[in-house]
Amino acid sequence: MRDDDLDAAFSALADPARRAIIARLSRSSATVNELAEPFTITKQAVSKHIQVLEQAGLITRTRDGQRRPCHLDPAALEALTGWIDTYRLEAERQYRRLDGVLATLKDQHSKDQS
Amino acid sequence: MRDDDLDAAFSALADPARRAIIARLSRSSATVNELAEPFTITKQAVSKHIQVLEQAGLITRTRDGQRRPCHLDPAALEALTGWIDTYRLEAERQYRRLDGVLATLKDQHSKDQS
DNA sequence: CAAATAATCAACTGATCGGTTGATCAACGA
DNA sequence: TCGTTGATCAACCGATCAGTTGATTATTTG
Repeated sequence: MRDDDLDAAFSALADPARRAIIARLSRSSATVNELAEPFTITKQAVSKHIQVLEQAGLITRTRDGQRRPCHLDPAALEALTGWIDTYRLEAERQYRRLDGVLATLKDQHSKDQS
Repeated sequence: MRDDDLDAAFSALADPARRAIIARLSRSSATVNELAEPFTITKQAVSKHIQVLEQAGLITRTRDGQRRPCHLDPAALEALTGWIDTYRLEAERQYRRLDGVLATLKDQHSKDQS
């Protein structure tokens, strides 16, 4: 995944309205009007949010007459968790290693005292 | 996890410099100067990035004389993957359900034809 | 064809963001 | 004690962003 893609994806998620749209779409696909319904902001604003999500690759859109249903893309979400997990796991590995070193030092200390 | 926390965390990750800092810290803790070294931007700019990451709860800072080492917090990263996975898994469930419906319809069709 | 509906485009505003320069603070070391 | 170093604060600039209003493009339906 390129840097620009990660920029787009994470900044797309950095907005409560867009996360709410993600949450809604996880249950089923929906149109702009359906997605806009629970919000107080204008339909145009929601349309912009949807374009941001689409540009980020988090959702896809199809054609159904004059409607443009939105669909959540689980694979895109998985790519993000993949990126995060890379560094989370590495950090956890490092902490375990450090714990090991500390335990060894403590052990040495006990021996020195005995 | 509150909405504001998710805002802060995801927008913190929506910047390549901050992601590079995350990547660096996953290998070991480091000071501002160490983190700034590979960048062309000023140390002040890096300091701001670090404050953003700290505010978002993704990293913590300790005191070591005049140094302020940064440490990556794996738990914060896990909270983010947790949020994402909630909706990814729900979406995948929905798609499987839909596949089931389509398979049933196709099956009905075959029966009708026989 | 005309009215209505789904969605977008265009232009504008206020706020936030990433970055800079210059000054300041606090801890260290000769 | 004084110069140096690690780090931050403050003020500013240009760009981007979320939201608005108003007009426009397609598609459906009477």
